[in-house]
Formats: sequence, C-alpha cells, structure tokens
Amino acid sequence: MRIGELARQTGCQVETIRYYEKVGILPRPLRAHNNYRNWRQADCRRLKFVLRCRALGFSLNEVRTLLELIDGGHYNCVDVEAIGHRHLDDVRTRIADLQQLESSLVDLVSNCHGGKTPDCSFLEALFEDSEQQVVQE
Amino acid sequence: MRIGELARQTGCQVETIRYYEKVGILPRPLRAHNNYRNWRQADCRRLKFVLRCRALGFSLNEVRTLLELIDGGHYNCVDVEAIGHRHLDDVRTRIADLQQLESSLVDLVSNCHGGKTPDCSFLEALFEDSEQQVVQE
DNA sequence: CCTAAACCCTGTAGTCGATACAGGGTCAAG
DNA sequence: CTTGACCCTGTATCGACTACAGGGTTTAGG
Repeated sequence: MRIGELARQTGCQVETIRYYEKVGILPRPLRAHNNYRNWRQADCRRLKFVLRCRALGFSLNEVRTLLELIDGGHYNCVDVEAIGHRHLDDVRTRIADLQQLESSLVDLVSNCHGGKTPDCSFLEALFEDSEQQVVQE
Repeated sequence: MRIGELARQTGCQVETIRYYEKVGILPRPLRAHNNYRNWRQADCRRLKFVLRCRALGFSLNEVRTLLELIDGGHYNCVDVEAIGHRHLDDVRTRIADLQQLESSLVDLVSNCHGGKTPDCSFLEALFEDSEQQVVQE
C-alpha cells in the first residue's frame, strides 16, 4: 500500500506518517523499485492505534512506551494500566487548572461594562500590584 | 535595575525576560557602560502584567494585542472585553474537550483488572477496528 | 592584590508534534 | 506528449520558552 492509501485508510496526513516513521513510531517500510514506501496492513493497524492514543491525549512518548510493551510481547496489564491511570490524573489536573482559570476570567470579564479608556477594570485588575496569585496554567 | 533584580521582583526567569525583549513584548532597555541592561520600574509593572496574562492562559499574541491597545492609549473597553470573552470561550472549549477525554479514559481504565498478557482490554480497545470516534484533543 | 563566585552578555540549538514548503522524480489518463 | 496526481528528501517554521557554549564584569572575602 502506498503512503496516500495509508493516509486515506487512517485519516492521517501523509507528512505525519513520514514523521512517525522518522521518529520510530512506525517501522521503516520496504521500498518499491521507484523508492516509494510499501506499507502493510499491520502498519495500518499500528497507525490507527497511535492515532487513537493521540486522540486520547497521550504524548508520543507515552505511545512509544505502549508500543514497546506490545512489541516486546511480555507486557503486563498492570504496566499498561499504570500508564493509563497516570495519564488520567494528568487530564484531571489540567481540567482543574483550566476551571480555576475560567473562574478568574469570569471575575475579570464580569467587571467589564463597556466603559471608555482609561476606566477599564479588566486591564486595571491585571495591572494591580497585588500579591494575589493566579493559578498557573 | 539589572536583569537579575527584575527577575527577582517578578518571579520571571532571566532568559524569559531576554526572550520577551527579543520578541517585542518588553521594550529595549537602556544599557549601562558594561552593556548590562538597565530596566525601569515601568518595565517591571509591564512584565508583571504580561505574566498575569500568561497565567490566565492568554497567548503571547493576545498579550501583544492588549499591550498595543494600552500603548496606543486610545483603547476601548469593548475591544478589551472582546479579547477576554473570546479567551474565556477558548478555555471553556478546552475544558469540555478534556472532560470528554476523561470519560473515554475512565471507560478504558475501568476495564483493566490487572490480568496478564495478552488479555489487556485496555490495549485491545485501542486496537479495535471500530469506527467509534474518540474526541479530538 | 588576588581569586572565586555570582552575575551579565550574545548567539545558537533543542523541546513537542507536527506542518509547510522547495525542488525534484514517477506514473497513469487523455 | 502533456497534464495532473502522486511520491521522494531535506529543511524551515510554529509557540513559548529553556539550555547551553563561550565569553566578559562585578563583588565579597582573604
């Protein structure tokens, strides 16, 4: 299968496939006489797996770890679960951070009543020399 | 004030200050005889403003826009409010996306019961050739 | 006066996960 | 025989920094 066909079957961009090959997420495929890559069905399956992991917010390094466990063949479900749980914790932390951020923004914007310069409470609040800490993103 | 002192007063890293100068977020300061940067109190205030915006998740480009409005002096509170609201919408979208992602992960992980290879339902679910779409991050 | 540590400078490269060319080669249809 | 779709390599770009390398300056202590 040529790269365009693999792209169609997976919904992945051609450049991204070449990128995944370069960084070792996908194996180097055989080449045809014209130097075109020749992908196999197993590569398609693997790529779909990668894309699903990415859609779930796993980093490429996490995906690499999962793939190594799979490729090694002697993975333990406990290891896999640990990666999943760690990632879930990450996601929950990010949600909590964003929610803090949201409420700070709501506070700021709610003070805004369309007045003219220089009475912008939004900017004034951001310029205040208070020690009040805003949550890090 | 030298760069280290500005870093201490703002909690910003020295390299980041030089970076902000390079990309035009901070003005080019005067230089002492030894070529050391000489920052003023107004720069400190400006940098604190920038850091607060960043902590609220504004991109550097959004910060740049806000600073241009301020520097121009003829900004309208409506413009500022619009930037704030647009950003708030962004944040809410990201929260919703992450929450979708969280529930997908919970589903995956909850099927995991510490079994041995090759009975890992977590990996199997990711390998499934279903058309079921996972939410994009 | 000397030395060591702390500070400052410029410039470049690296991070992550792609994306976007530039500049070429190949192939099938009309 | 040409057009357009496809493929190749290699490099540059994005955002927002961070981390050096390789140098100069200042400051405190002995």
